[in-house]
Amino acid sequence: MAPKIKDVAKRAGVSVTTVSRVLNDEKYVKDDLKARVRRAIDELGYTPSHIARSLVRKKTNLLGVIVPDITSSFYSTILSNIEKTASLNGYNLIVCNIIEDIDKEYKYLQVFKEMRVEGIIIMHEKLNDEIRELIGKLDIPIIFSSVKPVDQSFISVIIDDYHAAYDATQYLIQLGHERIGFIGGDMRDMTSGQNRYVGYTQAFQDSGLEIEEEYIFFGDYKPQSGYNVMKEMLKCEPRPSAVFAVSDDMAVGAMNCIHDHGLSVPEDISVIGFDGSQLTDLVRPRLTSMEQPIDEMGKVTVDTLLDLISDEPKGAQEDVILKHKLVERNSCQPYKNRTKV
Amino acid sequence: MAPKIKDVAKRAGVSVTTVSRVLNDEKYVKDDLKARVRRAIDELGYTPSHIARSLVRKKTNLLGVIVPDITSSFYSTILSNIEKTASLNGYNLIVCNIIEDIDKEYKYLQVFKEMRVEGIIIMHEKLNDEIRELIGKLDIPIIFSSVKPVDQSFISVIIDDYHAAYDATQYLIQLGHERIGFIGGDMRDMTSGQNRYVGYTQAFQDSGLEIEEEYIFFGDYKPQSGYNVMKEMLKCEPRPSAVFAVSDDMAVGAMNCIHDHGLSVPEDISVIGFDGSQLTDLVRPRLTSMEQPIDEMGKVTVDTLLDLISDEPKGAQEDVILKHKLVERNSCQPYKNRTKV
DNA sequence: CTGAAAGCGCTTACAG
DNA sequence: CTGAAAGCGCTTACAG
Repeated sequence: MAPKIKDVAKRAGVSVTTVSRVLNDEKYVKDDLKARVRRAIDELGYTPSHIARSLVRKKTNLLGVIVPDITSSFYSTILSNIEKTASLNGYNLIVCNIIEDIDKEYKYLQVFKEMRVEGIIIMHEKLNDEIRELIGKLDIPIIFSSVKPVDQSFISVIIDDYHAAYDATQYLIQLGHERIGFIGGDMRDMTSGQNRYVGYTQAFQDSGLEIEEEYIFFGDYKPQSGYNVMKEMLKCEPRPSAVFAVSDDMAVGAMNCIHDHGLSVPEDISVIGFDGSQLTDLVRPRLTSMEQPIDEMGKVTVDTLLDLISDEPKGAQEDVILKHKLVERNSCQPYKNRTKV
Repeated sequence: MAPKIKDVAKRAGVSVTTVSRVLNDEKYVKDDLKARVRRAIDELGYTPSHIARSLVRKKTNLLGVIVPDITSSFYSTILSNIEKTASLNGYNLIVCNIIEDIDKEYKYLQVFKEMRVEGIIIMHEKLNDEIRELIGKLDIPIIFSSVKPVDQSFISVIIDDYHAAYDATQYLIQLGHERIGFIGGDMRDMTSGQNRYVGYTQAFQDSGLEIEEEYIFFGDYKPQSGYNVMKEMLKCEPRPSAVFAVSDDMAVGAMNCIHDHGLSVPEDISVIGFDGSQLTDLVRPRLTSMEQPIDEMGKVTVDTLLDLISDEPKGAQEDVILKHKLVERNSCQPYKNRTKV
């Protein structure tokens, strides 16, 4: 068995209280005793039990994180920054990866409670009633990152989806496009899907353009759905001259579909994505995207949550809105420069 | 404060022992008592403390995982499967994301020990002496996943890198290529970099071909390094007609570099990757790759580790070698079909 | 079938 | 400056 504090005390010839004191770096321990304890610790290879400590201190330094899909470049980047910031603040992460399996989320929320995590970060885009209820009575600070439930009762770190989508659409309109396809996300549960859709339509109205229902589609944020939906869109007559997808993954799927049909981006169809994931630089042409401050988002999420956890929170109990930014790469071009087909 | 077992006992009018018994689903509790306890639990919203349980049971159901970069499609896919398998077996994950910061690994290993995780999974490609020593005296079952340290002392779940690289190179040779560029990985610490390099050179020798040193480069497995290295390779006269990169990420970087120089894959240069990450299907042309069984790898890693942890391990204490598989997509073509430049 | 008591490995008043 | 004792929230022999 691993040595315990008692073993250290015995070996150093002091009380466990004293060992505990040098462990916790308290003053009021004579130097020679301190040295003896330190030596005993080294010789025994003693490491204090976080379990026992947590029990008495009533503090676990644990954060629970729920990710919809760790494999997604967008979420994994946020997670990476969450981990980094948490680690910097002495917190460790219990990570739950939902993959379609919403029951798992419920189960993990229970686990989080059992483990007495000090705070919970949720990035999932779906939320059923059962989970909503559980979250409500969990009595653990919860924060949503990059997503916002339609309920007003939870705090989110998020961008202004409406304006981001509005700006992305305006960008395409400014380039001279009038037939702009839209690949949206889920319209239930989370506000992002709705707000981005409204941003798209509002930009059309403000520009005096007609909204063509046949150019509007919805996917699930993943590449394959962008591909499938684009396939349908290409059947339209005339086909759109530009496409706005509300995730980079779907935008890449759309680009690939366009490519596989013998057409070119941006010569035949301009494509703009959303998120600012690593993919934007890995595909050709590079993908122009309405970017979220992904790195900052992970950091701010943890900072805000830690504030919520602390005894006297400084921040107001409200959403944190981060700035979006359009990053131009090579997937969009003015309508006029379009090559004849 | 959250209710404790004592509160439940009081409310149900029984002893804490009895509550504990129904919590742990033991027999020997009369139905009516059981019902009373259940009700009290519901009414109080009681959730047992995993901390307290761990302390007395001497079992944490925790696994520590060290990932070099959660953001990489390859590692995040393995991690996703690790999480899935662990969860299925009632284990939770503490995740550490190293990013260049090797000190963090040392620190986390300490944390893992403090938290009394039952097992550790390491996917990092580097290992300094300090960490090696710490690992040696940690007294916690450790398993390496997808990487294998040069020391023989640790167990790995891995493919046969030598043969995989050999087969990949042979594939190119069979297609008629003779000038095959190589983008390798780190040759220190881990065996993968070395074995893949040797597989490449051996395939040349067995085919009676000359190895051209100027076509051999090394990167760090990430896209950017593939890009940079390819840039150098394109300066060779004559330039290679095919390239083998030992990671899909580097292969994609190389493809992008080729594209940015006005050349085409596979018409001008064939490219084959390694890993079988999601990227292979997201780029155009789709990337042919020597694939590792990524999904299986995560599962097998956890299964093997759990066996190691158990009281009577069934498996032998040795590496688990998984099968590699060449998956042809569209990034390679026979040398003869090459279009004239 | 049920409960009182000891103990898991620590920290923290309290006393000296 | 140092130590004996209580207690964190559970489980598990042990006795009945």
